[in-house]
Amino acid sequence: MSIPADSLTHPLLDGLNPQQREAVVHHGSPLLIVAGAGSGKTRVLTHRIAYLLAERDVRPQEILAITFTNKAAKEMKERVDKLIGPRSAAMWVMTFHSACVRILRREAARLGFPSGFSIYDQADSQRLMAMVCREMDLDPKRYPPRSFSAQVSNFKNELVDYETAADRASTHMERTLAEAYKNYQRRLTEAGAMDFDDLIMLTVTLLQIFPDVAEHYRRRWRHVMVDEYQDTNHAQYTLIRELVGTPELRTADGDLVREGSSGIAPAELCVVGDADQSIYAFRGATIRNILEFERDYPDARTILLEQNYRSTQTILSAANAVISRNESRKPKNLWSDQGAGPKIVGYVADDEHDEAMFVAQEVDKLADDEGVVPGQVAVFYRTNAASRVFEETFIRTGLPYKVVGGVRFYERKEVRDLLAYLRVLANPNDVVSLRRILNVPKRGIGDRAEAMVEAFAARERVPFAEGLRRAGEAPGMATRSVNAIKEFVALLDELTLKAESMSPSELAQEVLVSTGYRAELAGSGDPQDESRLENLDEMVSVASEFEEANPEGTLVEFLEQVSLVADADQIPVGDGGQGVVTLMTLHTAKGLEFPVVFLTGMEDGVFPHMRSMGEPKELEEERRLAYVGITRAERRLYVSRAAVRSSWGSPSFNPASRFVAEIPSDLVDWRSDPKKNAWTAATRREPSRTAPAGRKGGRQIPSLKPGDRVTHDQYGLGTVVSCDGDKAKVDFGSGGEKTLVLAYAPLEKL
DNA sequence: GAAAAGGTGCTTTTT
DNA sequence: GCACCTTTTC
Repeated sequence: MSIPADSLTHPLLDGLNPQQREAVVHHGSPLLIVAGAGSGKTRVLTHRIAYLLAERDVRPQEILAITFTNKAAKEMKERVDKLIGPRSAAMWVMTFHSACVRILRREAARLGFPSGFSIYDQADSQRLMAMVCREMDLDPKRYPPRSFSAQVSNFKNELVDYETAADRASTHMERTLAEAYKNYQRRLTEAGAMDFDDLIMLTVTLLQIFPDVAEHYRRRWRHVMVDEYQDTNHAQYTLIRELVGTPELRTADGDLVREGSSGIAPAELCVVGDADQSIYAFRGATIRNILEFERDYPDARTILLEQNYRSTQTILSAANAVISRNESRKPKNLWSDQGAGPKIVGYVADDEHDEAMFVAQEVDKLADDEGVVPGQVAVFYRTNAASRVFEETFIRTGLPYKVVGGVRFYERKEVRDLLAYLRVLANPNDVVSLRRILNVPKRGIGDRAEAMVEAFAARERVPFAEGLRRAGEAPGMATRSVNAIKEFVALLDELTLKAESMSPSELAQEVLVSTGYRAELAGSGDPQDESRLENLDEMVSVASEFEEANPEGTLVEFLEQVSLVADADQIPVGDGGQGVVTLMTLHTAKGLEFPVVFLTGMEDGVFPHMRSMGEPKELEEERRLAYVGITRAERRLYVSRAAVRSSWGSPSFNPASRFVAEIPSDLVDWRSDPKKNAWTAATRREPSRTAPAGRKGGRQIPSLKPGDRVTHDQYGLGTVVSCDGDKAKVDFGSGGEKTLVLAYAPLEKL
């Protein structure tokens, strides 16, 4: 744009700063918006969409906007509608996974999948991998299915197929992994299922092998936007490239370096992100996507949003000080014009109960002194397990609260059981779901019978479902088992018949009745079963709501929504009322903001987590997590820690978190007893930069006996096998068995 | 085949 | 300390 951005006037640009305006009206070259925390990046994206529709004659169906969560997508659509009237219906504003499923359902046949394929989440994938490992006769201790499942997920995020994985394998472990990957993939195909990583990877494959498909979507979407770009993985990055298309590339002499994408000029791409808020590297996100955007798209334009509209200068200064300790980072200079505000309050508690009590009392005090209502307060912690003490304390003191995250609705056993029935009815080949419900509720088909059917099916080279139908032919099967299986098959057939004429909610209800699941729970006196029953009713009403929203909706579509749209609505919104205190992990807190924030468990070993302290890269991610936590606060920030914390049953004395030490001390008002401070001063020595906690100064030589559990700086957790005077033999599991000299080994008894 | 006892291992997580 | 998986026992 040649017009200075601050001279632009348009109702949609009102209230935006010059950088934001420029980002909204920019067109042509790919655009990278580097936005600090609280700088209104989502607002820019929303206004940009509205501006495209209102001023640049873009049709809604030409827009594809990718968000990180469904909730963000929903909000973005609503805001666009609010700005320029209802246009969002034809617009694709959704997550990567939703977009891919919609493309794949249409094109599934080209990849050899039925369009009604099942979608496997992480738990399903792990179950399938467990079946594969058992089939391969792998020792679950040496080759844990969970770890294999995670590693296969990594491969897929990197777009590495099993053949490539096999080619690259050099160790026995890697070859076994590649073999398991191959078998896993075969069984997924047999089950007519895709896992979450497949949804992305197979869409990329689809676009790469079928140029006509790629061109179709490139013609459709002329504007592609991605929010939270720092959290994209390699597969998602490639997907965006394929969808946008690449221009022809020539050297200065005019020699062709790379051909352009077929048929059509690349779409306009606009991505938004903050490398400092990348906290998902552990599941494959790579910051490189955002750091090297300009290299990936040479004519890209970058706009920095540095003004923060959320927090006070005190909070921002603290955040800046902490994040600046990270190396390999492009400096940003976040500023706020909201004034210094109150100081950060620090508190050193005796133990975790005292810490929770402090939070509860402080919330009360804030209510009295400043009229803060519980709904304005959030308590963050590093791990889900930490929520318990707060819950107990808040219940005791009568402070209303809500825990966000933890065990989610769709992860509950009974809900998954019901969904498994529906999935089998929608896709009879779905072997993971089928085996899940085989003996649920108990109907006398045990592990033995299941294993026999599996072996029989494998020998006859037929799917498990067919093996089940022909169970009578399986050698050595007890008559009782055969009869039980026959009954089960008959039940499924009956339900399949009914499924044709029933809506999803009716079918769910029917499953609960005819399987006896409802009767079993209702008949039990266990109060837990009562709440299970409630959850199942809730599930039925979820199906009813789906039908209301989609009168033509099929069972497959319902199941798809359930898999893709997890219950993200549980995050309480600021209703004018009192609200409740929000408890959540730091990860869940991303993207949210609260007037008052408590960062708890600020201890080396807790946060940063023990397992991240050895690896500088992981430590940097923890620091970004701290940055995310600090920048959630609008007015008041509390940092607290416990001098003693009982973890896993035994007490541990953790030194102060290095992140707290990184906050300039003049910003913090320590609010602990002086005598407690004196006690803690000894432990608050600056922790060494590289070594984990507990190794400073007078470390004691641990006295060990066989069976003791220990942790080693390099090898991690281990078990003492034998002791010999000043030496000990320790088994570190996958790390092998090591003989260590106790006086020197960086070993700690647990 | 199912209940009870025993053992183990233990970030973060959306889709 | 607890949840989850495996082994043992009935």
